[in-house]
Amino acid sequence: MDRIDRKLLNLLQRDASRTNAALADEVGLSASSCLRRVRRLRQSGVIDRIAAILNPAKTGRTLKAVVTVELRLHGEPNTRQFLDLAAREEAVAQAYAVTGEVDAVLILRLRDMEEYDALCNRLFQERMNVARYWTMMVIRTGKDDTMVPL
Amino acid sequence: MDRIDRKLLNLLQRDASRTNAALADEVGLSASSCLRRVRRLRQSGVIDRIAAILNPAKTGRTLKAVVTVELRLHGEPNTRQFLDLAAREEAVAQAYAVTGEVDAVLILRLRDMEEYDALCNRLFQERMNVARYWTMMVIRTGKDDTMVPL
DNA sequence: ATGTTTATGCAATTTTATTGCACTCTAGGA
DNA sequence: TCCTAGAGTGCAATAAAATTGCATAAACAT
Repeated sequence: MDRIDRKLLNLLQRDASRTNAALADEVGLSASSCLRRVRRLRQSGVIDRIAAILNPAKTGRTLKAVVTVELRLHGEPNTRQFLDLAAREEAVAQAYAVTGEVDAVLILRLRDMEEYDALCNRLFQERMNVARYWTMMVIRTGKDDTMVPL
Repeated sequence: MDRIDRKLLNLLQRDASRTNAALADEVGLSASSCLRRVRRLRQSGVIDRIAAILNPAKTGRTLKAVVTVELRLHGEPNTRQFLDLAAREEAVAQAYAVTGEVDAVLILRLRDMEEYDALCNRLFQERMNVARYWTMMVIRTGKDDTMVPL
């Protein structure tokens, strides 16, 4: 994992659709050498996958929200159960068990308030293991990055 | 934007590295027709970009944290300024201005606690516009998805 | 119905990825 | 210092994939 690998990863995180020849050019390698490095990065798992990143606004999911959740019963099995339930929800983009005042944090990508309402009814209803929850609707996005800095 | 487009987007969000021929096969189109659809989805901006998704654990960024921030001075220009400062930080993956008890939420991808400490000193020091902040370290990840459901 | 726009499949063509091979560079050991 | 093993490299040939033109078919509005 040298300087060239890092350069390749940075370029590919931004745009993985360029041709291998162009990529090779940018890092100053031959096409074959470049290809072998990228293949190695994929096989070693540093590159998890190549994916299309959609524009959420153009797909009708314009609302974003951060929800903190306090559970009624704490501890491993209960937290895991809640996290699994949340993960199954389409609108839940991220679900974390965390330290601090609350037990879990969810990041939601919503179509509209109706979807939010339905989700709350499913995840936070009386008979669920949720004591309280706080919703923070996203007003403005300063950054939303899939890139891991190297 | 019909059923086939949605199918294409779902497939490409999972794996954009497959060949166009394979993709065409999966949705039951000819290669040329499939290619033209994907190109259209890219040009219309529904597909923002094709990117390599890295495994954060394999790149040394193993710590994740959610930080809620209460600003001293509220309102548009102050919030924007803080968000811009946060966005410039490498370790900040997401930065949002939100409704609710706090003003902003940050998602951090950290190398170690030292990096966390340094970041806090830069973003939350006395002379910054931050009244208080609460850090929630991520214990377990139930979901962390780049996909937008269709 | 009918003209018009839009999408489709096929086949030819162009572009790109992939491989074998000989060479180079580097680190470690005698 | 010299030698050698291993990994990495570039070139050129080959295989695979993307892209295009064109004729046809489907969808749409009048």
